Amino acid sequence: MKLKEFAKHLDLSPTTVSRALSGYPEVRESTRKRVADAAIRLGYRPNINAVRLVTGRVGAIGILMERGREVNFAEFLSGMGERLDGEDIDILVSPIAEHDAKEEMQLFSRLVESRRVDAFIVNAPRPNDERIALLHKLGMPFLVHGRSETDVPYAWLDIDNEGAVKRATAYLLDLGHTRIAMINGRPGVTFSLHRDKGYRDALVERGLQFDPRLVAHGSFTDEIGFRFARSFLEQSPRPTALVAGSMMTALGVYSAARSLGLVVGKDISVIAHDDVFPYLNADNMAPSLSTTRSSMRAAGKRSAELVLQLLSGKPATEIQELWPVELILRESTGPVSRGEGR
Amino acid sequence: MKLKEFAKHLDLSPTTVSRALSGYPEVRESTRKRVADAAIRLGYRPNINAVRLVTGRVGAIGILMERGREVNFAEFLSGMGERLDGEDIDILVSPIAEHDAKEEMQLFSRLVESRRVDAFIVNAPRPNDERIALLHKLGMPFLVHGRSETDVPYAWLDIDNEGAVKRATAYLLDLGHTRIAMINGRPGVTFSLHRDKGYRDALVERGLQFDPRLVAHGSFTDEIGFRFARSFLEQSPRPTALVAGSMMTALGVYSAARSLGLVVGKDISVIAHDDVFPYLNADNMAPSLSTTRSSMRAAGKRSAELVLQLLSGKPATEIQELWPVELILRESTGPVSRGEGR
DNA sequence: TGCAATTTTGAAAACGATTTAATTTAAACT
DNA sequence: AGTTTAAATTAAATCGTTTTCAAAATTGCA
Repeated sequence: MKLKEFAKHLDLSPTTVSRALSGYPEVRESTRKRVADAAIRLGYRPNINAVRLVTGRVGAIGILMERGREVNFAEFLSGMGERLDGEDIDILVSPIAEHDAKEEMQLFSRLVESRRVDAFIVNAPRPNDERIALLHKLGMPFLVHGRSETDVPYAWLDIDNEGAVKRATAYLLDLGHTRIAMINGRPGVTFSLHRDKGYRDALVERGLQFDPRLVAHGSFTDEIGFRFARSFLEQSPRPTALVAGSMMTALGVYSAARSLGLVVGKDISVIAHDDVFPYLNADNMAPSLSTTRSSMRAAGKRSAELVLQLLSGKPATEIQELWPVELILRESTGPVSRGEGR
Repeated sequence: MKLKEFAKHLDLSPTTVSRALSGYPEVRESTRKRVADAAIRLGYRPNINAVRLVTGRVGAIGILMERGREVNFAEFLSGMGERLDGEDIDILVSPIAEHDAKEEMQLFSRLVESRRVDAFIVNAPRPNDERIALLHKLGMPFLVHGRSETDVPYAWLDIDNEGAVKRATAYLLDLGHTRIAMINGRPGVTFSLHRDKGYRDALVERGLQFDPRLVAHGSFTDEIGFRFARSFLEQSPRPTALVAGSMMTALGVYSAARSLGLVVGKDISVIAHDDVFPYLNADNMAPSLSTTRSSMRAAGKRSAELVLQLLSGKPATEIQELWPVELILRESTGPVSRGEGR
């Protein structure tokens, strides 16, 4: 059923009907009601493509899903959905395979230039992220989940990765640990750099020297956690504490410790970052896992909100949020055991 | 830059330009080349909304992301992306909160009727799924990931859940286990029913009786795994083997066993279903986990392909694929230990 | 009641492409 | 060369809305 036809049914002009449905003020309340009722009764819905053509809006927010970051991504997306529920805005996901950087940028460029979305969310940015430069150049509104280091002004939402890791490390130091290893995220992305900094700063503040042999980088998988944890734990002197980048990493760390006959919480203290997945709970691990915690889902929800603000005209420079991170202590952390450590 | 303007630059009519760009055969090769070159040089791209209005195609496949199924979902999505990379088709994700069934159906209905997508993928169907009936009624092409039980003909791709669980259970029986528990997926969805059937059939074939106290249903989280495993393992006589619905469930099961001082692979054999996540590997668990395995990502990739076939006119009834599931034995399964079992 | 001011409604022009049907140009035959 | 056939191009209609600007209906007030 088309607008014209529908309008004829009501003995009104398409103009009035259109206005009635989009809630313009210059249509009498009684007719608006009449139109609205008829719309449900006759099942009339404006053709979305026609609307989009004439309004110039697409009604969608774009987001890239990079291979290897799917776990966190799903939670984030879910949060976005929470906010967008009811708004007439879709989420357009572009899964992106592992290409080389140039190819990836081309793909991204095509995506943005095709104007299939009204705004973009960039995640896992790098310090000087080309994507940000491009979006800025093309005038496409965008929000960065995380931070970059760039001259262009941009809207962002990030968690305090630096502070979180600094606090976790400092806590371990307080417990008497001096050889503390860290399995961080992928090298090169800003949040990994921030975590590196937090870790180093904590050490330096206590007058300890940074030992590069105690830090590793990789994606958030149990595999990475297992491999690096093993290699750390086979060092001598053995580190007595370990900071892990994610829950998955921590699973690998637990396995590694177990495979070496070490008891987590006694022989080796572990703190991991927890993005609060509904399907994996730090409390249920054995032993329960001490974590720095910040909800990915909440970040997704808020990001959607911020994008909406951006779309309704709020300047990007006024959108900058840094979220604090909780430190939650459970059984996986304890004082350095006698004979270990220094 | 608009088509008209762009055409003027080339001293051609909009018609010819449009045809040249969309690769119609009735335009001379030399002019097509000229147009194509100019398009990149001048950065012309057809307005996506105009194209959509006139062609009636949206260029998107819709998929629902239900709260609580995010893990599997992300992998599936990623697989879809693999296939859709290069096609001019987007994935439109509608995260859906936990509403009551009626509200959820309304939402779904709105989504489908707004015609924002060319086709739909329905996941985690129920035996008589309203969504399938609706899509059929509205004439919207769709693919079901999983199966339903309904009169309407539909295209589907599913893995052999029944066979997988039957085989896993039979294997445990072969090892001498007689009290085998199962933590299945959410109640009511078809795949859980299929798994239930596989489990029962395996028991019945060996002349064993089905004991409802050994079967539980719930979503795929470590929490559910932990809770049900504990309650099973506290029964007396204690089950000596357990079939788990997912890797996350298995994590909970491992924790539960450990918390009771039981050794997985000796005191309790465990087989779980593995959807092949890049971030969680059955080999890295301690002990390594025996699994029934089928790649979610591969299913997503194939699903995208099947949807494309559907869109290009292949009848839904000709699209029906049942994928076999591998059984991979690792350390978490072993013969029933002396004194246990019967 | 009559006139101005204010609401409501409508006609027609966008929006920017694709596609049908018609026209021009080029190639292929006698 | 003259006609027929095929290839390449174009003018104009179309997709289904929103929105501008103008007209009609209603209200308020003297």
